[in-house]
Amino acid sequence: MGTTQLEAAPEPKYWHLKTVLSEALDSEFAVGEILPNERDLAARFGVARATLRQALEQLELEGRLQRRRGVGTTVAPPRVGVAVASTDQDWPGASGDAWQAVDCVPDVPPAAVADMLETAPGETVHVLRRTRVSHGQPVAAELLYVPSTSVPDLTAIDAPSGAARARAVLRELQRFGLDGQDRAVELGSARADDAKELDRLPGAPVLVVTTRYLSGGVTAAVSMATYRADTCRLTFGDSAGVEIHHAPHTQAS
Amino acid sequence: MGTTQLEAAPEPKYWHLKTVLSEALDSEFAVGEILPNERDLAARFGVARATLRQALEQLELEGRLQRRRGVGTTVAPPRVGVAVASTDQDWPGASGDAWQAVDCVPDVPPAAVADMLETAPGETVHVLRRTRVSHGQPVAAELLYVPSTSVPDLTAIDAPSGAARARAVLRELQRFGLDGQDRAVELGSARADDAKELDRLPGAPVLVVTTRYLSGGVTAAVSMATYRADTCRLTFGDSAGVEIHHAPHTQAS
DNA sequence: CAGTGGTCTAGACCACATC
DNA sequence: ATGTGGTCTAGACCACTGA
Repeated sequence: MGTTQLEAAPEPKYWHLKTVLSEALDSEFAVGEILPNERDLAARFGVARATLRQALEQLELEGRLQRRRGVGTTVAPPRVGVAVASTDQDWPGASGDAWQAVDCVPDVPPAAVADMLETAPGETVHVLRRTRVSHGQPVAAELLYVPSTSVPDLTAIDAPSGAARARAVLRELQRFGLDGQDRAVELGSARADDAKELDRLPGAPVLVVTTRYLSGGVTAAVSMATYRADTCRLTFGDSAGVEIHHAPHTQAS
Repeated sequence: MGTTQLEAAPEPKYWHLKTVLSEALDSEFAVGEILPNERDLAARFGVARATLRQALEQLELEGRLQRRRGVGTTVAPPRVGVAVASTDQDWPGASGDAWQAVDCVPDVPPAAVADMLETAPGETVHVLRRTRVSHGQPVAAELLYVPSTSVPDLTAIDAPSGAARARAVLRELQRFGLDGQDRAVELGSARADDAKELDRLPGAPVLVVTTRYLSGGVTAAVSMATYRADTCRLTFGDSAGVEIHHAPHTQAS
């Protein structure tokens, strides 16, 4: 006998921990409630703090928890549905869109964007910064790249930078027909500037939505929007209002 | 004097490391190339292995690296664009779609899905499993929930489970008109079964795409597809063929 | 088998928020 | 000043891959 081990489960501790915590969150905690601190939790489960943290990290990634330095770990509300695309297509800045212009400066776009815009290397474009707020919380930060050729009639009357300038650029865009747009979504990590805007630490997971606006057979503008991955569910179509019971993903087999 | 420190950079080591490695990847490594092992790299940069791993983790999250236990860390190819929705809407299983039916069993759907389908609690539905392959690599695993009412004429002739059964269900679906569909995308972590299918470890980051198929005013089917977040860029519209230079996100200020 | 990445520990110190 | 989460260390052992 001796080594009789019905323990056929080489399941990592942090994984099991995550499952246990997840169930506890469902049954014993209310949204917004503060969990015991990490040192206590680790002691209670008989693991090192690093292991406990590995479990918390996953739960935060899944939008179940929210951790804030100096404050504590709280139970997160369900993710908010954020409408990224509806059936109608329209220019950014069209009346009623969810974004707020923050700034506008001329700058050289990153290579990937210059590619789509087919601008020359080193050529500057209008770079608008916009933010999006939902339920009182910032959910996304956007950089919108608009080449000068897309807003030929932009006058020098407006300020050379700032929110007013941004609004002027958006106004000029509306004057052209929008042929179509296409999008891509991928996982990224927040740059320092975006992180600040989103009230997260640099490196936080974000969903990066790249949108190309097509007009007159060319790409007239490119938007790169970074959404907080922990709090957002991006919706396409009419499903914005659909309520989700709980995290539709994740759980042990 | 004494404590003169021009070091005004309380930037975390792993963050700086990530930046350095990222630049090295751009300039000194080819896709598929194997990096030195973690212990060597850590020693080379004068940090603990855990710190080095924190940097590698982020780079893997961003799709720059691929790590495989027992093998090593390799430079990942650019993310593949995966078409999730085109302008045409169609049922799953329509000719030419990218999915391959694997299995079909009756089961009770998770609460969130039962909600959308408006099935009674405890009511079983057809649960199809499908996988999606791109460039020879598995990129997504799907669970498709189809209530019996959506396939009323499904005969008992077919096998009670298995791929043949799955194809029969899909065939029956095509017989009805599709009114529309809407989608949501969010970040999740791979369940054990999905992870196996995607050739990843459990807990790996995935993009969860939830699709509702509407027919006759009701939700006729619900699909929950999990895409590998490290290797996939989900595309909506006509941008599937667009080439991306490099990770359009992330980097220090 | 040797070598890889994956997990885990028990500490330490730091940055930050709050009282 | 206290308590929180965030970073970091220097080890250890395990699970897996491939020769």
